[in-house]
Amino acid sequence: MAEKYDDNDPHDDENAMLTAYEELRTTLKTPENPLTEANLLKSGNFDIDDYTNITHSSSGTSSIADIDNILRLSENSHEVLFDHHEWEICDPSSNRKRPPRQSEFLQLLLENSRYSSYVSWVDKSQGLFRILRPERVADLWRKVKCRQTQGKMSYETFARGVRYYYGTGLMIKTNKKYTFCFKQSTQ
DNA sequence: AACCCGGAAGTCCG
DNA sequence: CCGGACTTCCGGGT
Repeated sequence: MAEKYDDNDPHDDENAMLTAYEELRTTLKTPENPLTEANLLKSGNFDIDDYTNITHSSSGTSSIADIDNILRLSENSHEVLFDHHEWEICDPSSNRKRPPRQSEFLQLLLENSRYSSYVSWVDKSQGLFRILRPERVADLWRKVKCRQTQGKMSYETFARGVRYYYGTGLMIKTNKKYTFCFKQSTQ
């Protein structure tokens, strides 16, 4: 079932991946610039899980062959095609379509089974969930959000936005890694 | 080391 | 021009 997305170049993701791939390979060829999580994340298309895979698979030393393998895996698990129609919100007050707020984005993400590798409920009845793919969630948010900016949307930036919901009462703190919790509206 | 927290100031957009 | 919703930067905590 090949579906077309006329308004979104399907080669964007692939090109970005290939660029990052080459960057990473180049980086790893220089001993003074070893494989670190920071280096990996800097490329923009990988996250903590990819780093864990690489360091585990190569038992301390990273060969280009190892990296090739992992990046192929990473590429294969990158198949969630972006469809902006999945991210439209019909504003309750104005009855107009608009991009989601960050909290609405999270809600949509959690309900969309296509993104089950990105995020999952820890306890849905409590509103407790965990982000599995921090950098990919952040990058997806960059595509979805209304407010466009210059810099790269990192998990750090993304998480700061979420933390503002502690103040508004939409979320409560968990103090756990990649874990957030919607405040339940039940009295 | 890599998150988490939240203040302060800046930006985008309705 | 204003204000809500982030975004950016960052020092401090776990």
